[in-house]
Amino acid sequence: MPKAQRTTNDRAAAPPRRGQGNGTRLERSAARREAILAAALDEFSVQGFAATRLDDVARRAGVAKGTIYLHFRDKEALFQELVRSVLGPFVGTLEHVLASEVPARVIFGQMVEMFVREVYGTRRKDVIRLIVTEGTRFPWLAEFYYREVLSRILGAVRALLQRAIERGEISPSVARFPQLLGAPAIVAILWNSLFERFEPLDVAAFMHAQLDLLFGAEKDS
Amino acid sequence: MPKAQRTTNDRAAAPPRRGQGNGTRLERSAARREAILAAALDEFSVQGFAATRLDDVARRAGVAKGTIYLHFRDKEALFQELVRSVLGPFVGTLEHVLASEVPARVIFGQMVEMFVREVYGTRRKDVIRLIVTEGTRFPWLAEFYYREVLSRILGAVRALLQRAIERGEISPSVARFPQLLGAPAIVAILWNSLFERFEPLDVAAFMHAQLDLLFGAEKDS
Amino acid sequence: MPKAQRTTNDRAAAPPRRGQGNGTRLERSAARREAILAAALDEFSVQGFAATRLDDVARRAGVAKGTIYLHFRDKEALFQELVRSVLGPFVGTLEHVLASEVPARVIFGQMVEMFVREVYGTRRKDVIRLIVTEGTRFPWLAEFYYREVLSRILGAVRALLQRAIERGEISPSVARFPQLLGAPAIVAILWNSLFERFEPLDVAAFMHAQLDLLFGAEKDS
Amino acid sequence: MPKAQRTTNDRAAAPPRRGQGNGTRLERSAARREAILAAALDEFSVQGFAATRLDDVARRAGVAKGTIYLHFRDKEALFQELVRSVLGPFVGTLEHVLASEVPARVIFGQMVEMFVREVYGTRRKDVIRLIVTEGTRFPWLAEFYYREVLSRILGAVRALLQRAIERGEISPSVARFPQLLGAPAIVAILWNSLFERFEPLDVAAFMHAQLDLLFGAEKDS
DNA sequence: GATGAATGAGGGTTCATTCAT
DNA sequence: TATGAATGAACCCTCATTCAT
Repeated sequence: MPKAQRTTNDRAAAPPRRGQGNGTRLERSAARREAILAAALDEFSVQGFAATRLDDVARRAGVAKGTIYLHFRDKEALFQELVRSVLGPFVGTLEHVLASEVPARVIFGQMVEMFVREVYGTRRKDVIRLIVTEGTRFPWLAEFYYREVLSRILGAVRALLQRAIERGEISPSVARFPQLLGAPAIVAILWNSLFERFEPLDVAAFMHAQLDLLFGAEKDS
Repeated sequence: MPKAQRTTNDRAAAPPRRGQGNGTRLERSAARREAILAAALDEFSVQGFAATRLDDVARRAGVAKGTIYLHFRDKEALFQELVRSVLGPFVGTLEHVLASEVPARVIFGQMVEMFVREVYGTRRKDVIRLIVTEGTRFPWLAEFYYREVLSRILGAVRALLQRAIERGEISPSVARFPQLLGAPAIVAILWNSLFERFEPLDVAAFMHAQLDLLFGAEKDS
Repeated sequence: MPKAQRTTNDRAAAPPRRGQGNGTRLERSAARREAILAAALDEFSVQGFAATRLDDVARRAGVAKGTIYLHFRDKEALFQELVRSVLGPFVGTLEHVLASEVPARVIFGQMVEMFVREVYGTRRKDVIRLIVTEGTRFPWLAEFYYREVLSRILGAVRALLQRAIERGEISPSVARFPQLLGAPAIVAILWNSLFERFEPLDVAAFMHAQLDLLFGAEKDS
Repeated sequence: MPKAQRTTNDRAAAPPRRGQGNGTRLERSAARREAILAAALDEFSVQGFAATRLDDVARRAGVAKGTIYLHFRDKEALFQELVRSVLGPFVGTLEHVLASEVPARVIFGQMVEMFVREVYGTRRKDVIRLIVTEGTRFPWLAEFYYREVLSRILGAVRALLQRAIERGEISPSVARFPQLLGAPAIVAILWNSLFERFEPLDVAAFMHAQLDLLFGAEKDS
């Protein structure tokens, strides 16, 4: 989406339908909160944090500007909640997959598939991008991502690689840099966000190519 | 409070010393321009384009706010000149290195060394980061980088890989994604800008590990 | 010091009295808009468009600076709306008066009275002055005034003079320049705005003197 | 000249021809001063005082910005000198003409011709306009014009009208408003500056029509 | 004298945040 | 609870004025 100018009047999902029976007061409040988070992600992704106007977030969410402040202390808290709400629930499932006992090659194959489906194909991709683009301005952001996501994944990957080395599935030297496994994922997200219009990158194939380097080329795709 | 950390009163190198014999008028004008560019890079790198105040750039460069406008049309032009001035002179040297006729493995080893010395060890690293962080908001930025830098590098790398495959130095499958060679470089820059305080990444070793994957482990590093 | 006289802290009519029951929200919004227009007219009339600070307009209107932008796109739009809001409603009444069937002399006498009461005695006088002083810098302003006001008045006056000539009330030669009837009105406004402190000009008498020239001296005033 | 956008690189009369023998140092200084005054009049006339940039004046005059300050204390002093330099020498000649002993009708006929030639056909017209447009913002301007020009002209005109009345050339009632004689002149200048593109006004004919009203229609055009 | 780079106060405009309804 | 009009601090950019050359 290289669009830089502002979209004006496209709101999120359903029209407000105020005063109708679509849920209890609590449910409606929660739905509003979600709508705001979704709208904020849209805007932050395109404009960046600093250049995003809460006015636009509110319009896109179909709420009034003041409503945002009923759910979030300020713009930065909204950003923080956004990152947590998108990434938080995901962390648990990651460790689960990595703890499996099947061969490393198979697990990493599953990881690629999972990344493409659950990250690259979803809004999580945008949050990952936001961490890269806003991380230096918001130390809590880099820290949150490192502590809650990266360190856990890397820990699990290190354990997995250790087992793979012990089984002779992989060369010992690469275990020093588990980041080598994640690098193509990050690069794929960034590449397509910046250069897709010039030269699109096939994310899954790209990641598999890196797996081929690590484990030797095999049957898959 | 969207103001993240904000450095206040550190100016560039030498104090102004108005009216002294530090160069001709033209020389001092050029020096000021450079000081502004350097200060802008500092600020843009930390705050991002949108959150950077030209006031801070001016203070850091040791000039008055209005002086910026003697050298650059507006904030975005300053940004544009910044990217061009840092990357422009570099583009030529890149192709020179990649055109060498020694074995691919050797060339890529030189590339790693060159990247560490000429990019990671310099302000160019910060400009690369800016392209990643601001590229979606400034289409000209992504386009400039793709046309002037990426496409040229990738073209040369592809040619190099082709020769390497023909000589049997490398497996044919990887030639499809020359980006695999650059991925560790980008990831290393981003990793250390975000997570160095938690877990620093040895850039050279990281890149060499990827080379080992491509060519098989060897003597170097 | 290009700041001529500058009135500082006199605001409009009533103090803000926020949160009190002075009208519905819509009424208060409209009242604010009017206050801003009135304040803008005051400032523009004295300082001219370019030298007027919106800060001063806001203070005089008793609102914050940002409030102006809730009602007007920018400074020039405020100016435009100001001219339209003051002159617009007046255009219709003009033609009505000129269409009367009584003798020309009587109609022009009524016109004088109407001008003194409805233009010279009101803010419309200031808008007329603004058209003279800012008309060259804002082509839309001169055009608006010519199309919406002048050409209509002149058309009606020409018709009226034609009838007067046919009835022998007036010499044919003057019909060529209906502007001769309006000239004293314009000159009176300008004279008193510039030289009243030295030598005030009796607007009604001045205009009647011109009528006397056209129709011959008679009973009135 | 309804042109609102700025003309960029058209300088006044002769190219600088620095270092050539076009006069003594004093002569060249005086020439520069004149060039600046001429350029200032051009710019002030089109943009108005407040919106005129001394940068543009300097460029149009073919001098550097700083040079203006060698001749004039500040922007307002430049404006003041401009008005004085254009109108000052003219005042004397006016009184001379009005003191003539020929019939009033003849004198006024000469005045019309003189106005068209010496005012409307010259830069003096622009200064008159500036007095109208900037007079409220600069009290000294209105005062200067009233004291040095208007009061003198009106005095002479009053005396002339008095004589004309005594000779029966004119009705006594009009002597009360000598401004009636000048009104068409002012209105003609303003009309053509604002509305010439829609409906040009023949200045000489317009003024003669007013004379015809005062003295009765006669031979002259 | 003449220059024009440099200055920095000032003004138009934006937008996060508040609060009366 | 939700609204959105109102606020005012902040920021980009301009331009009158200065001053070292």
